[in-house]
Amino acid sequence: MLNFTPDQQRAISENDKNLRIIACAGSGKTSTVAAKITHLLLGENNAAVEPRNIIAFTYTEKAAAELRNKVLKTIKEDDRLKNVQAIADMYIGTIHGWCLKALQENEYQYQKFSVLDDIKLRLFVDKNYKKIGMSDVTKVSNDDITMQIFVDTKRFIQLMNVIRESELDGELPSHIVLAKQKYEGLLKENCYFDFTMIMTEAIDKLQEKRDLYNKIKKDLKYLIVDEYQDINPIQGILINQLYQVAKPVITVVGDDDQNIYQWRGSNSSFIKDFLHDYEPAHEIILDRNFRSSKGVTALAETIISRNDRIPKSMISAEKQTFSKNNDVLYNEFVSTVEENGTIAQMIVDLRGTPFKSNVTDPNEPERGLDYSDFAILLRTWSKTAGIVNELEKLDIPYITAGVNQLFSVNEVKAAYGIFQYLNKSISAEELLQLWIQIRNSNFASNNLLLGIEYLNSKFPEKQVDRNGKAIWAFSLQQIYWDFLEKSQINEEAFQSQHIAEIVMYNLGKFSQVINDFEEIYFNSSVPSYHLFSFLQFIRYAAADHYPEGWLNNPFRAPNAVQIMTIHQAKGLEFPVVFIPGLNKNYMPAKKVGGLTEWHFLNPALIKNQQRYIGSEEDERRLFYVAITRAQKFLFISRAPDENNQLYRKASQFVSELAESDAIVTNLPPFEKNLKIEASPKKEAVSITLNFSVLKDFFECQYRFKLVSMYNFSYPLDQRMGFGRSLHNTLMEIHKRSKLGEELSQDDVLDIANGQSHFPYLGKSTILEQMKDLVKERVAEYYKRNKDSFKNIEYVEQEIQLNLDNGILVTGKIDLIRRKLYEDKYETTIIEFKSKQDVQNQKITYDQLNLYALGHKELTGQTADYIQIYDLEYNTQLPPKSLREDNLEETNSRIQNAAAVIRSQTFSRIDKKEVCKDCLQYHICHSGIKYNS
DNA sequence: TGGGGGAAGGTTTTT
DNA sequence: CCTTCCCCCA
Repeated sequence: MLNFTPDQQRAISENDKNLRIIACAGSGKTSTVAAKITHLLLGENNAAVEPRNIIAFTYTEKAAAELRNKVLKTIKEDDRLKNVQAIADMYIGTIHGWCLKALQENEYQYQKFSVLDDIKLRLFVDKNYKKIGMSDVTKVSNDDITMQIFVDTKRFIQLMNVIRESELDGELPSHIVLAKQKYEGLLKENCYFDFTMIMTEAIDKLQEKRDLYNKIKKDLKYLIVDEYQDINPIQGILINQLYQVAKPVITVVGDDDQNIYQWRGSNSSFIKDFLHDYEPAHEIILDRNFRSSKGVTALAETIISRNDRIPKSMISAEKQTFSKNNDVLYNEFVSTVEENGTIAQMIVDLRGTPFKSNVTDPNEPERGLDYSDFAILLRTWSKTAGIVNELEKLDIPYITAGVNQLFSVNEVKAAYGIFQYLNKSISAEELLQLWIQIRNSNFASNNLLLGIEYLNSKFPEKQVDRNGKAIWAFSLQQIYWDFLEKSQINEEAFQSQHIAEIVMYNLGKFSQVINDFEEIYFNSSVPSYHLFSFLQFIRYAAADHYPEGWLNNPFRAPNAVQIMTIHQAKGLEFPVVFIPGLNKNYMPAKKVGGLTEWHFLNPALIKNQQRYIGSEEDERRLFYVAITRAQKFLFISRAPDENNQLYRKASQFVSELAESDAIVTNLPPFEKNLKIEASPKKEAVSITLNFSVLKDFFECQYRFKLVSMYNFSYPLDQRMGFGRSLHNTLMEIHKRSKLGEELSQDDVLDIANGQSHFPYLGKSTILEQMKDLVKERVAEYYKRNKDSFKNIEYVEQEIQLNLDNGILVTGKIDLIRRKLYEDKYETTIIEFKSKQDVQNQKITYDQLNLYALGHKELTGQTADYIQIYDLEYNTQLPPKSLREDNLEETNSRIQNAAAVIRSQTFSRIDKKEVCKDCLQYHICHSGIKYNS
């Protein structure tokens, strides 16, 4: 959107006072915020604003990527911004992401922490049921009843979240306080964060007024918070603290009508109170909707006006025409089969209808609507099966992102079978059959038999000595990889490339399932128990947790009808939207029964506890969000559900709809519609690559595919952590030296001690040996190099390369030194190499050339040398001088890489010298050839 | 028309 | 384990 309305222009250019922007659905919010950021970088109002002065928070990573891309695109295109440097210092991302980065960059002890996601946290809690305090929590109604392992794990985690993310109203009972202490203590002891702790630690560190505090105070001048209506109390505190520390100009953007995340305690009172909390502040309301026709906006207004809200009205900018009796319709059917069948037929009939996203733009060409222009929005996933049935009858392609069905596909059942076989719950013949029945495969039985023969040597009872003690690390991941290799299961073994990819994606996803489990349960017990716990994990936790693998392809947007929940659709728009199933108990959803965290925690102790429960207004907002996704066609419908007594009556929203004259009960006369050739919206998926992934690509395109698309996880190894420990130690030494600290030999050893972390070593006797090895290497490094520390210019510097066509390359440079030689400065980019970590493959000069490009973006200068420092022998390899044409060549190689990734055509290298070092050889045709 | 009792049914998801 | 529906009875 090149032309901004006067209101949008004010929102962009007014940066002298705190500002609340109320942005209606479809009001061009992201474009406006992006323009605001580039406007700041232009420095028109005040003296130069540097990227590091800006923090912009978004609610999700996806929203962050979208905003970042828009900003970077403008920077690329606007000549006045040509000289902006160090873009990577500007933060655009989630609050959690910022807190983690801020902690790790400024408070050295967090460098070795990692974040546990949902499933790993559950594993960790169950594994430590007693130690983590779960057994201390008792029911409010009866303190003899405690939380049960496995059964109450989710509730326990929810309870921990609630008490740490909300505002308390009174004292928590002592058993909960105790559990909280144990919980946080054990996580920290193991160098783990959960999502809440990232924020609470950042808040604590800000209060300590040390490094992080000083950094914020110095740098932060503009704070932008998107989706401010979804903020919860802990996030509110964090934002307020940043504000108190640095007194930045704060801009919040949001729409109280779109607060739909109440179960996290998010609360639109923050946006409502903003003008008072952040005085003096002014306000701009963006009420023009550039997305939808006036029929859609009128209907949405009718619905939402029943809510208690910030007064405003949304006005359609009429970028779509509205044809009453045709575009916005409500229909009732006698059965859900008929309802869903009609939806499928409507998709067929409407496909090819001419469409423009802006009818007033004479330059925009018309295109025919295609599958990806249709969205079916759901309140709950329970409706999916019926819809999918009808779509399949008419051969309509669709995607359902969010249905976790990984374990229902045959290839994953077969992969699971490997471990059932090891557990002796299925026979060899059954396992063989599981693999043979995989769609489209040409797996040779004799190869599979080789795989099974290999498994015969891996029965867990064979992996222990006479005393029942494990004789070697029993790695399920290793067994999995080896089985795939011996059985020659790889892409070449399929008749169709398309199916091969889907199957390999799913097998890759299963590899991640193993990885999630083994990261927490690595070597924790005897092999048979390890296997048993894994099978338990799959049955009780993993089975409905993982989506099918191919849905995760980040580089492709398929042309298919989108079936998704309303929550997922937030922020999106579609020419055609269906909202089926408008029944009582579905929308508004019925209150859910069952045991909750509130049976273990008195609701009166939590301020605004009602937010976690939700209300009729919350459901109405959800309906509002669903309606406002539509650009032109909106079809709402219902039918009594013959199979479910809860969904037989109409939703109360049906009668609310009827108050608007935009909506009509009618089936549209589609057959009269003019049709043109269907053609999906052309939007190049933006691609973010990091430097190490690119290096893979340069060595072998197919390896990139195996690593970055299929995501097979490499087997864990006890010694993992050595490279990272060493790396983190050097980082702290370099950073502190750069700040002018004189470190003694003892300090250096202390640092090494503090930064050493071997997550898979447990209480093994090797631990001390490994730590000593880190110390030894570091001491030697320090002795040999401390004189050059005065020349350090950047340590662990983050860089970003913003190439054309939405390609973003990110990375971190270990060390940059700058030294005066006679009258000229010489800059050297240094990367450290340590052989110990299995996953770290060799560093190449390709990679360093990439760093040189990043360095040029950072400083505007071309570095003089690139150099590799070998920590194994504590020697620097001879520096290589850098020429401008190295950079140009690297640049064009990245462009080429992006083109290949977009077209998804990866060629396999078939060369012994590359393949023999490849860690992915188990699942690669050439790899197997050269390695077995 | 009100309520007792039994049977059925059972969110949303990001970090 | 709790909510909602539905039927039956007063």
